[in-house]
Amino acid sequence: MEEKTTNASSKPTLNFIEEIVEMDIKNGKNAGKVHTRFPPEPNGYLHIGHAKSICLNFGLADKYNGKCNLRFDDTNPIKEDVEYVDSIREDVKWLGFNWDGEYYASDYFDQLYAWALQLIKIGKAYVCDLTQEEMSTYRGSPTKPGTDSPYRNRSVEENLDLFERMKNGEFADGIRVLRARVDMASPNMHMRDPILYRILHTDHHRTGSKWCIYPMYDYAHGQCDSIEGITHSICTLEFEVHRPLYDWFIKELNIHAPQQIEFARLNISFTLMSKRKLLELVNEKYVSGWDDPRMPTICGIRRRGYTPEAIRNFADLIGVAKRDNVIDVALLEHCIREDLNKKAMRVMTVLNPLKVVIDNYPDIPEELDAINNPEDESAGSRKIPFSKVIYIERDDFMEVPSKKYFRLAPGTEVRLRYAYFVKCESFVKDENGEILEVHCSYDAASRGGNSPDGRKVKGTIHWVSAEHAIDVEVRLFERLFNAYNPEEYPEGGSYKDNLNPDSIKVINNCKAEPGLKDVSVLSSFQFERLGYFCADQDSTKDKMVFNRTVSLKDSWAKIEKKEEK
RNA sequence: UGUCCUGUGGUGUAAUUGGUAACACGUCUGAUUCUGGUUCAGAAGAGUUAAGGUUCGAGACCUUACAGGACAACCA
Repeated sequence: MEEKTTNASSKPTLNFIEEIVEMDIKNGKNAGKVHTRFPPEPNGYLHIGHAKSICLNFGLADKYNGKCNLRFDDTNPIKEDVEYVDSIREDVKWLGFNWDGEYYASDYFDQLYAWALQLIKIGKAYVCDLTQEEMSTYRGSPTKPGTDSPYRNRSVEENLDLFERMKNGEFADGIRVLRARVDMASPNMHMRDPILYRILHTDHHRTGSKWCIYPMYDYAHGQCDSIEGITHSICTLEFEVHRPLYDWFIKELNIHAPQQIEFARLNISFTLMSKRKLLELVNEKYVSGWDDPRMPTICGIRRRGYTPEAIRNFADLIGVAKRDNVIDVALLEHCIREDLNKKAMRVMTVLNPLKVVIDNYPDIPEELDAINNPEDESAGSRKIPFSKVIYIERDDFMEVPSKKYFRLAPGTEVRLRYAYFVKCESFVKDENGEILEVHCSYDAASRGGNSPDGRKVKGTIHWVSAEHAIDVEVRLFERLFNAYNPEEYPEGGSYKDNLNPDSIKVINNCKAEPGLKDVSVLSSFQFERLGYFCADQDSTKDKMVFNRTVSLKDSWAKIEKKEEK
């Protein structure tokens, strides 16, 4: 009784998997141990959807003092590659997880083979010579039962002989397979004598040319789990129908029985989450690579400036359940904003420069103090140069301001962040009506950004000293998500056709304060209205390059809407 | 005309295991602010797919519908 009360008040609610795990612990199942695994196939890079699974598996092990393995499900050498193995390792590590054991399904090929022999011997597996087409006909359909293969009743000796010869490379690809002998009339298609082994004369990235027969997922996965002593084998919903088969092998082989638990995979609005499609984008050069910042891959997202903390927090917030879901991309963006707001160094940068001359400023350049991060005192401050000629954002000046505009306009006073109050006295236009420069007067007493007479200004704008500024190039990235917006592209065309040609916009001649190289994540007055920036770690250019991340919050649209009212 | 899974505000996840729906994101107000950010305060928004049933009482249990998803690769 007592226990119950404390539990209820102190524990946050459990998701359904945690409930199962806690029940198992309570019942002493598996001696109260928890052992999970993250089992990617090394046939592509990990994406944000995998992050959910990673956080889940490692999180569970963490929470219940258990272990979590990293296992590469490498049973199909045709699709797999060490490049992927390396990237997966790196991404899991970057997310902040350490695996207890690193294994490969291919580590167990000998054992799996031995078990196959065992199944043959007890009459639960047979070699089948049906062609692919024939087999598909014999299998029936979800609504029609299948028919037994003519090879289903071969003798144990013949099966043993044939299987060994398969292994020895006597047959070409596709000639024969080893099948389980289950039930061709089962309403579950996966139970209709599934294939255990197929012949593939292909070298494997780990076992080389040792094998020319390879186990199928269904035959390998559960047994690998069993060998590693996995207690809870967590996978996505589409494997739900495989579970009876998973259990069948374990039972026939009479080995340690892990419990398969399925959960709904992650979907994010406007986001492409299919490995196959992402692979196509990479192969067909729609993007620069798996780590293109528009990609929803872990490495792509990382280049955008996402932090592991933000992603882990996201995984935490979305929860775990069995119903299909589409998470609002705004939640992901909320997570990164929340994290970066605490950590990001703030730096002033001007995207679209407009020259401002402060006519009454004595032409003696000076340095002013600027706070690195208002949210974090320990981030300290820096000196930034100020001078008579500066650049401000073009958008921060309006010749004819609308009512709710409180930045610079003729006759109005604003604060230059960390510097002075300035008042617009006049401006110069060229023959096309384009504003060339703005002339201001400054209030020397407002040095640092406050006036001793206590008067307030409504607007604070950012700036950069013209003679000290460095040139930067800014790339604006649309989210890949926008390439996949069914509302924007309702009919026809594939996700590839829907890729926005403007999804990377390069802006040259941006001006930034000097000494930026020390900061990894940038934002400024202007930038924050749009989103965060991060220095592109992979840039080889001399010029500093900034990636603008997702448009985190489209404040402009809001402001404009308000001004319309 | 099959088997399995799932239906709770716009989105996602909860609801002490049967006691009359909570939290987060988003949206909208307002206040604060040297970032139109942040922060803070508040509001709107579901009566739980439907219809029956059990019960003093159902989002939870039962029945039947309906809707959505998964399954017929020598992929995972």
